[in-house]
Amino acid sequence: MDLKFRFDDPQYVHITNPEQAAQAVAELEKHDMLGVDIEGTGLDPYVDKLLLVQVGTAEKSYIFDAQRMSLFGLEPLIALLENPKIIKLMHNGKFDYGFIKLQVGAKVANIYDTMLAEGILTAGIKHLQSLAALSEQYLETRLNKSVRKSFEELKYQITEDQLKYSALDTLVLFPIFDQQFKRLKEENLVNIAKLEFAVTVVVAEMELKGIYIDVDMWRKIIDELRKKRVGFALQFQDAIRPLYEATQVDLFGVNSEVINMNSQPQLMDLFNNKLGVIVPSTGDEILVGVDHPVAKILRDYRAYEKLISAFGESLLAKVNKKTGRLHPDFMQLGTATGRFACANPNLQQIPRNSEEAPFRKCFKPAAGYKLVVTDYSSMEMRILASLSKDKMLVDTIKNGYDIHSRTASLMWGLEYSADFKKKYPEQRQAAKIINFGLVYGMGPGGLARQIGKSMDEARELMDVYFRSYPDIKKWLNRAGDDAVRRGWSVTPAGRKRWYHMPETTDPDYKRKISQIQREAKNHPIQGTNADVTKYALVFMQDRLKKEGVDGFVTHTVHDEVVCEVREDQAEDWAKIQVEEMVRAGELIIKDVPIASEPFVGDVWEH
DNA sequence: AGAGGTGGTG
DNA sequence: CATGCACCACCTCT
Repeated sequence: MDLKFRFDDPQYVHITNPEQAAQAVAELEKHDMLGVDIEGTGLDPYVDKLLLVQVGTAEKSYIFDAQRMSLFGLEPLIALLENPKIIKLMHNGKFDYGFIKLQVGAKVANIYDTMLAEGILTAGIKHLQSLAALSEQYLETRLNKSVRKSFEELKYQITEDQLKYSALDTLVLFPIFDQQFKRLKEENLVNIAKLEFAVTVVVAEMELKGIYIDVDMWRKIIDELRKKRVGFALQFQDAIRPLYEATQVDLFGVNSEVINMNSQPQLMDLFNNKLGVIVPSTGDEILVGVDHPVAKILRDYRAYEKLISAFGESLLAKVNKKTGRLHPDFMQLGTATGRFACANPNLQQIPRNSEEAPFRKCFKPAAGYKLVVTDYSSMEMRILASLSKDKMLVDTIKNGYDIHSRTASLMWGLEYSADFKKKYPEQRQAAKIINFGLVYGMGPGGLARQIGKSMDEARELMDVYFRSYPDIKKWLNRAGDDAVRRGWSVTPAGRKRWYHMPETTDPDYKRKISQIQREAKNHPIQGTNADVTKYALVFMQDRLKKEGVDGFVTHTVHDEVVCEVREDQAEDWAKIQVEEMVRAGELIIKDVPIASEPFVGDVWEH
């Protein structure tokens, strides 16, 4: 590897006043590609302090010192970072984007992100992708990570070691880029990479904007759930107390708990040794079939315990002190298929509104704004139709039929009608289970378990299904076989997923191949859904700007996008939001129409 | 600290 | 409940 810098002696310029800054920018402006990185005292751009902004060429890093001079509003630097003609090499640019936007006042434009590029190149077989790991992998050299830690306690002057470390963070990006970009071209992944680089700006803005949560309303819901939980807990302990030898009474003569209801081993002992009900596990699917009052009480307790523990006070602790809003971490390549993953908190797993736990009603717009929510309808079935080009499924969707009803109608020769769901609810339900199961690569065994019938009956049912949709069967089998033969699968938009192929001598060979086949049946479907939603996010961001709308993308859940838009503009914007969702879908899916429904209101629902 | 079980979402 | 995809959070136990 022929490097343009030395790991032990990187070239850098420490910039501590505006004159030096202007001079540095004049030099940097001559290049069409720059490395950009920041150092700060922590991870939160709202509360932690920006210390350094490094902007570098392939040979030299220019380090703007935010402690020695104010970087906020520094015009030459802002113009440089916002210059759309200069490619900014960044590693997890979303993070730096936030600090730079809030504490420099610049919106970094034209990003190439080495972390995202690596995620695209290793989807499904992901390994470490920190900058240090990439540096080792591509440059066979180690970055000294210990220096980064030292920024957290930074009080006075930056040391020479810290400056060298900071300089290397922009220098290493160039040779990594060279090798990554070559591979992106070889794998035909340049378009997907461009998509991800555009998306990362939307995500950065989305995270900065955050989402408002009505804390008081949330607490009221939890309190009600707690009351109900304690009732079931007491019932449970009283019911099982006679079964245990030592009567647990505490110092005050109050009956205490007999067993820990959250303990799997203790519950297994209770059922198998005390109650005489043999269960393989204590999951709900098993308990629902156990004819014993204790099982029923446990199920009720579990439902409340789940909501309280997973969505209770812990979520409120994540409200940002500065903004009063939630700023979750959206990981745009957090999954093997291209979907987002979300954490801290995971707003993609907030329970759907129910009578007892209307959690989503707590997510509201700011005063004077509305939430505009759009989601794709039956997206995965539309994608399956488009991929398989199955005549009947395409026909079903083109005619706007209810997909599960039409499927049942075809399977059993029942006449399709608008009120089919009312007339043949069981048939429709069975068809729905197959439709959903198929996009997950389900087989007869899985279907039998789902509908509680025998393996033979399930196999017969799938035969009947595939007689109506023969090309779906062909497509699914081919998707699985292609992946096993090639070691990867791909979406129409070009997103790839790789698979670890087992050795033929592997004792689990058959099981692992089946696993790959299922994953490969699902990947083009789920991945296309992700591709489409990501295009929609980019289109929406563009339109918000172009139309001068006072609004923001604030949330996305796989096939759904939420915007927060000024009240008087919300209805007009909702039409545009649908338009962009559909346009994104039609860009990739040509054989069937795309549909998206808007909801405008004061709570998160659709 | 990490694994396994359980269960919330699409 | 190994035999349906993709996740994350919380709990208990080792």
